[in-house]
Amino acid sequence: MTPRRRATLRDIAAALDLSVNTVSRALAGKDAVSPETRERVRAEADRLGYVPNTMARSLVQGNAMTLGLVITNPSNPFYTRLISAIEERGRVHGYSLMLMVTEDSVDNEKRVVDELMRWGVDGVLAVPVQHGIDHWDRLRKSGTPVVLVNRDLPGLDTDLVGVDYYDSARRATEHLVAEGARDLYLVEEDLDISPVAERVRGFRAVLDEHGIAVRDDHMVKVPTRRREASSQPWDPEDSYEIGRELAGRVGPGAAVLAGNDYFALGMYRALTEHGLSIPGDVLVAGHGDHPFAAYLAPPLTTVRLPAAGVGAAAVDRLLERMSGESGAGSPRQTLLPAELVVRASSRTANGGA
Amino acid sequence: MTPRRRATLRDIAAALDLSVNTVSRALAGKDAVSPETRERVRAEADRLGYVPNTMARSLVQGNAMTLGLVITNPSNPFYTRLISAIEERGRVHGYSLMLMVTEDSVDNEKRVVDELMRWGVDGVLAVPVQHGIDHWDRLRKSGTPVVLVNRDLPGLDTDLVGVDYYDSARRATEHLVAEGARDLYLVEEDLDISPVAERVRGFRAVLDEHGIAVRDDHMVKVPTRRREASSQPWDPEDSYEIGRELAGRVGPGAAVLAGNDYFALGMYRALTEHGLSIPGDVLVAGHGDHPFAAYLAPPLTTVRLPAAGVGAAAVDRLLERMSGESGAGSPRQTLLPAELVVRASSRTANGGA
DNA sequence: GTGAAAGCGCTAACAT
DNA sequence: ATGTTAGCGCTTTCAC
Repeated sequence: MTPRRRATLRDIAAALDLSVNTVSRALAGKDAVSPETRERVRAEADRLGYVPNTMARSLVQGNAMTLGLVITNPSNPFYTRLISAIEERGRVHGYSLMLMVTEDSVDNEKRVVDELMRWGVDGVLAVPVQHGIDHWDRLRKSGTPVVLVNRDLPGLDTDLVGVDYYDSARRATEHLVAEGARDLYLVEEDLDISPVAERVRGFRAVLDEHGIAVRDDHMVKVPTRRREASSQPWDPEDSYEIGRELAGRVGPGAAVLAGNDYFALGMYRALTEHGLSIPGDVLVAGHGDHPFAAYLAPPLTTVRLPAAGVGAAAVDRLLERMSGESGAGSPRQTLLPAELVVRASSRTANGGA
Repeated sequence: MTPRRRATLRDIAAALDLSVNTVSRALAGKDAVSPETRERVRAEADRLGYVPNTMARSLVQGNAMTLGLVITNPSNPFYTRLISAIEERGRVHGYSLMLMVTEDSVDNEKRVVDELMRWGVDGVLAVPVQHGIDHWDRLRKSGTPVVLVNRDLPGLDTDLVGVDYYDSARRATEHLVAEGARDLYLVEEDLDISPVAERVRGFRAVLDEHGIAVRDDHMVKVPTRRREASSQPWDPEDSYEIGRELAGRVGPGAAVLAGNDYFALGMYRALTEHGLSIPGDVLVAGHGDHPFAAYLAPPLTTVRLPAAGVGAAAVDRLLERMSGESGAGSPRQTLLPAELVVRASSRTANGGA
């Protein structure tokens, strides 16, 4: 509670009748200090409860030792794991994390990018909102490396570390087809972002290869209506409503692949309420392997996303860029593979391998 | 990509043949500047892409305009919503958020508190790891206000904003008893933290009042074994194992109250696998109202936690302390009420109100 | 081995 | 209305 002023190098110097400079070097562990002096300085620093002032140091050294993380929605379990991984990896390298949340609003994003610039963070990791390039461009032009995470931002010429959603959708779709599905639906959030686009591409590709028709109504878009800010990543309710409508028209060999497990969850209820059984009448698979997926009845087949891997790789890439080693290199895209976890919701008796 | 040096006040001043000071005042919108000068300065600042250096400003003004948030595990959906709420509320007041993750390790906590001190953040919000007071004490003695969030830390003389878990457990337990439960189990994580303790207290109180015996085996502790860091808040698997054992010994009028919905989820499987029906044979209720709760079969009765409210209230309390208005006041505890959401998992035909 | 001086970019006094 | 000086706390020359 004692609101006493923070001790500074000068306080220590004064107490010991040394120069500020010597104290600084002693504490920094530099060589040009006699062992005795160093000890005295250390002792006095302890006594005074000295804590170095990072901002002062950063100001003179010109680096903030801070990374900015711009994220759309920390309620999304995937991002949640990303945050942890990034925080951890950053800390290992001595970097603090400044967290900025955009709620998928470009206005917010502009604001937070600006703030990051003012702080002079050394690098930025970002899950970008879909539209709006200028502020990112400014940030990069100011000399701050930026690594995009999970979502691409066409038009911004920079690195990306994400998940190979094209492949994940392919694998899930292949699996469903192998289990006998012939009437397949892809349920995705109605957002124009790269993960969705990639999954759509993968889904279609597999069906094309198998000569299975893809009608427009096979591509189900769940309208995004963000409610109470960030309280939930996706609402099963939204896909539930879509699902009720869908339940009425699915044919034999029906299967639903959802872009996230919450949508799959909404489907569960819609389908079962309509008297359809999973996987008896409809196969269901999701994305994300959210904690509840394995514990649903039936357990949900889903794609496990390499969140920790993406986080770590993104930090590593950023640090590379910051160190300038590969600073000159052209932007690289790194897509980590996801893993299909097959559970009861997509297994038929007659099915697959 | 141009790694050109960031423009400073001095650059603007030089270009316009003004003093740095005038430029500073012009940009700050202070009165003592002629309108023309202000315009010229603004234009030049724009042209140069000037961005103020927050660290330099903070250094001279002595405030960082930054809040520290120390959290145990960002995967916990409750904390997730807390982060959003805190970030948002902080931003409204012009504060950036520095996020620190402890993974419930005291060692990590000491490290991050130290780092927060070095940054000289203006205030700290913290979900504390249970043991270890000294580093918090140092932080507060250094003049940084600290507000505990969700978990209390006995021995640390500071504010707390949290959830009234005593009351939430009481309400849930009352409800179960009203529905006819007579053999009640409380399933909690085996951690010595205040939320658990409070729920235990509430649970016992109600049973005592109803003259229902509470044997030791009614208090079920789920061993905490953190796996892959932060990938999950709690693992249904853990309570599943406990549940299998429990399923064998529940009597008539059995009910399970879980400290979180993930544990309830594990119970669902354990009980149904054992041939018990929910709510026919066993009533189940959870805590958290996690997104999946309403979509389970049967939908899970649970306690909805006021995460956004806690976050906002915590920031407000912190700002109060920072402004020193009530700085002198003694620590206050604010516990927000939670809301019981009754769903099918706890409703019997013969039951309740 | 130690100290004096300068400066990071900015704002706050105090001139003028 | 504008400029000068000083200083936030620290590190980096460069003397001694």
